[in-house]
Amino acid sequence: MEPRQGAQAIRRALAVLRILAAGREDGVPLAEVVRATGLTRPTVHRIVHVLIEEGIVERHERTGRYAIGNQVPELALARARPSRLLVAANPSLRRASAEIGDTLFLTVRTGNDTLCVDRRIGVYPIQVLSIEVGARRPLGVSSAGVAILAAMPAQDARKIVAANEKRYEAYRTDVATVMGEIAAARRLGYGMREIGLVQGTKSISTWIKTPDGRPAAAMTVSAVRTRLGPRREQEVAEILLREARIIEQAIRG
Amino acid sequence: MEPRQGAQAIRRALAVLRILAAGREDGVPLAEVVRATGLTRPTVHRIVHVLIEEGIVERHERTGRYAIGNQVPELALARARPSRLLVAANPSLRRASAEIGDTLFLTVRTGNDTLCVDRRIGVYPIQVLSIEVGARRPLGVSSAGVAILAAMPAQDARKIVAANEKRYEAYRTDVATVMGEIAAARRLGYGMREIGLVQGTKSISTWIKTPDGRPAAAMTVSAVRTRLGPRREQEVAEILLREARIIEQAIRG
DNA sequence: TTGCCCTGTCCATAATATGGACAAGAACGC
DNA sequence: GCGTTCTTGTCCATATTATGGACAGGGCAA
Repeated sequence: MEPRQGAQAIRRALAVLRILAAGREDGVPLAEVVRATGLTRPTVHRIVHVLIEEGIVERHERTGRYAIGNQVPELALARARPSRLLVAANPSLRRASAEIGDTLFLTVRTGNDTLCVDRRIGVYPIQVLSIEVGARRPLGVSSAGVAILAAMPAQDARKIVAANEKRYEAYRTDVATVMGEIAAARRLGYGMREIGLVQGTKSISTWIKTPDGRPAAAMTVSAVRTRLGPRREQEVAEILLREARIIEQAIRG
Repeated sequence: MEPRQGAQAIRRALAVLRILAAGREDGVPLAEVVRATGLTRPTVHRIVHVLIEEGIVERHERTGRYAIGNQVPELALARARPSRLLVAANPSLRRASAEIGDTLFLTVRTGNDTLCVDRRIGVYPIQVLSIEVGARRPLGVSSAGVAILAAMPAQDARKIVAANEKRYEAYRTDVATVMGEIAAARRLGYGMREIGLVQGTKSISTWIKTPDGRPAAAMTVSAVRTRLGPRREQEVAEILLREARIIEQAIRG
């Protein structure tokens, strides 16, 4: 069903945009976009510069990096309403945040990426704040990504992981490691990372499925590792699993 | 400087997106996109359907209309910070809103469109609320658009108006009318519409220029016509002009 | 100096996107 | 009922468009 043709250039431009989005405000060097997309440099160069002329991409004077331009939020204003998921998850995030006390994240799947769409800071004095709303990463490099991959049919997960292969290098991981983590998450019932992307942190993620059974999001707790021993890991996982089921019900409504 | 080639399809896709953005949540029928962009129907059809596959565009089941998809806000999250203008204009909008009591709009120029980026509701019991944040229209059909056009070199304005010609029909106006309104705004020092887009309303807009002298935005008051007689029009215009200059200073800082 | 990695540009070529023509469904008038 | 006019969707030969190999310049480290 997917392969409608006659628009290669448009698909490529979007692939470039998604990589640039992962670079947030700082942007991404051209060479990195080339690596991540697998396109040739002249092609990426041409696409990026046309997008600059169109106002969709900006280039930082100092660094030469390319970033999402301000015409993208302008287009996004056409869709002012917050998403169904965000509304449905709100009470659960508040409840779980109060109960757990560590930083909570809501992360959605978008294409081959995870995208952080909400964050709640807890009451405990040490909070992991490195991931911000808007943070975007290849599925598989964060515990949320692993959880989402674990919740989908093995074949689909494998396809996504393979598609992200070129991007894993930048996050110091690889296909084999990710596949192992997915298998572990399936056994456990939730995603987990002893070594978070930030040194000394640990994360636990549960998946949230849409009514049709496909994972759409993950709810994550991140904390300094010492605060998430085996006993507390169990406790936190239970809260997350409980709230994930509640959110799934709320989406249905 | 502009004409970099080798990406016709990408430019066309963006032109389509900008038209779809004008349709907000409801979207736009294919035929309307064809008219507004001047592209052929097969081309628009192909572009729109590729964008649907990519998640950038959505199609409403009931109406068959095409609208901006939720992947656009997702990309926009990469740029979380509010724009410089929005921050700079905030105090002026609050002050002017309190002073005037009618609905205030802040509208930016984006390409050949105006885009409403902020709205303040006043204290007077009858408020013009038809224009919402995110509303997008061809430059020239609203008083804000006329104000922005009036503030740029005549030749540039003429070019934009000509480019929007095909879209004016849908708003029951035409190139000659718009050019006349621009000339009137230049004489007055601000944009004005006796007959607003909504029946029985009247609008007054002042332009806001960036440090390099190009108009970037407009500040607008809309009210029921009876509330904006010649005397009050003068008063309101003076407040708007004063605040516009203050915003221009604030952007500079 | 050399080597390496970055960005930018050219242009012959192949592949891509194009749009005329055709089709079919929906809404309206009579 | 039937024609008219609106809409959206699809096909495919064609030529226009996008492609990427090859080349070049700049910055930095050894």
